[in-house]
Amino acid sequence: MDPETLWSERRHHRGRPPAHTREAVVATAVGVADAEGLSALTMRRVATALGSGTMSLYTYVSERDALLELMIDAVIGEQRLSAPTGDWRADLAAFAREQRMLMTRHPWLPVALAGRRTLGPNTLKALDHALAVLEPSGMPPRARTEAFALVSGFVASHVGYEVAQQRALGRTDDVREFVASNARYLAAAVGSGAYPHLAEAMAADGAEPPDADETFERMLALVISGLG
Amino acid sequence: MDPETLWSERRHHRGRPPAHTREAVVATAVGVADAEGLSALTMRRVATALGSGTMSLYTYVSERDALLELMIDAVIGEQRLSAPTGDWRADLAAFAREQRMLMTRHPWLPVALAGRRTLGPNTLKALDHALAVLEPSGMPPRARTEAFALVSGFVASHVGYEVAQQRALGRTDDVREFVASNARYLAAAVGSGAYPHLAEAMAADGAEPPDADETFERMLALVISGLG
DNA sequence: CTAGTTCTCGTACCATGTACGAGAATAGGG
DNA sequence: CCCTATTCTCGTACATGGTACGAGAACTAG
Repeated sequence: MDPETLWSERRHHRGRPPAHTREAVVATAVGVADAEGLSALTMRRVATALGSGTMSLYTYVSERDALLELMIDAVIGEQRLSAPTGDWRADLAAFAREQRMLMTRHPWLPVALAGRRTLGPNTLKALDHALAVLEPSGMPPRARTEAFALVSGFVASHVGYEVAQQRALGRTDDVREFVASNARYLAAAVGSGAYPHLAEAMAADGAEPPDADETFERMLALVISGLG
Repeated sequence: MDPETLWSERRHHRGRPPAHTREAVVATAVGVADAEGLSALTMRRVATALGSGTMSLYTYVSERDALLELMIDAVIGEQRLSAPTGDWRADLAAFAREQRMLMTRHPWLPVALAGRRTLGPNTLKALDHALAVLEPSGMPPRARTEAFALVSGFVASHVGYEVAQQRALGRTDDVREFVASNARYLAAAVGSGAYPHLAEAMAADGAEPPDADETFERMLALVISGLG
């Protein structure tokens, strides 16, 4: 899977013309993953959604994993990159918020991203944009790249967590019982006295779960305040 | 997969005694994953390593995914939790370094962790320890939990990236050609002029890759400096 | 129209998770 | 000491998924 063959689409010249484009294949796959999750993203399923035979996909993509990489870069290309304003902290926060929206729209993205270093054109574009945003910070180039990695990693990590929470609920048929079981388990664990500080924290916080948006903003502020 | 049945091992009373313990099964699975990667972690492979029939594993574990959760919590239990010194920033940094070592020793961990909210006893213990470490910071309880999530997320994200880099090299037979292809691709992409800031950054940094440990320390310092 | 080229996709194979059930091993009661 | 209930063992079998292969279809250049 060298990057050169992965990211360049072969141009058609002679022979039978392809019935689809690689973009269409990737877009269809993204649709499937959005609607039914990563586990439903099988070659057969994508082919059906595209209205083609399963093996035809291999004309556009060398293997399933390559399709995933293309999907990742494709959706990253959806991210809006607003022009830098000069306030790099605000710009970086806006960048992070856009990323979070992206990942919320494509909940499979954080998982797909894990353990992968994708360097597609759109990923490079996003990186380039972040570097531009960070120009006024006076940070050296390498530190800017690291700041980008830090923010992106935080967003992926955090949204991945948010999504996992949602999915755990959505996967079960008896939500009430699931929540109850969870609460019972935690109460028993904490009640055992093995986690005194956790017990203290839970007692102090009360039971109401924190607002997701506010939590993200709070943590994002921490990340950004550490930079520069 | 409710937590109550996942984390509590059934005690044996009547009937044929089990030939193994759940811990042994999990430890064997960890060994397989360490040595051959997550993709080699099949029920058959683990059973072979354990010297049992494949289906016998299901006596100890309800499904493959449950085995993975147990593995995660088991290796998290390996982490050394040094007593807090009062210098919470230093303690938190030490915590992060331990986590990084852990994940380097079990390179499958960052990937396995993605999109999962595991709350096993050892995970809770680590969380409890982090809360204790953060006590002198004066942060409110909720903020302490978020700080823990932030640091853990950063380490997982970063090590996941480090590991991906390693694996990309290790997976190919012709390393030289792979590196060359990568370099060619990047040079072509950046040379196209589509990524001016990236081009500038690469020119400024030179070609020598930064030291992995130093990079981690630098980024960790950023994360921690943002807290409190 | 022909030769060369490229795409299409049915068939087939292998790997994997796991349901099922027959048989084996044990503990406690008679 | 045997009998019965109970629990573990694991061979067999099936469904699902990635993908190699190759015959045929559809096109272009000459």
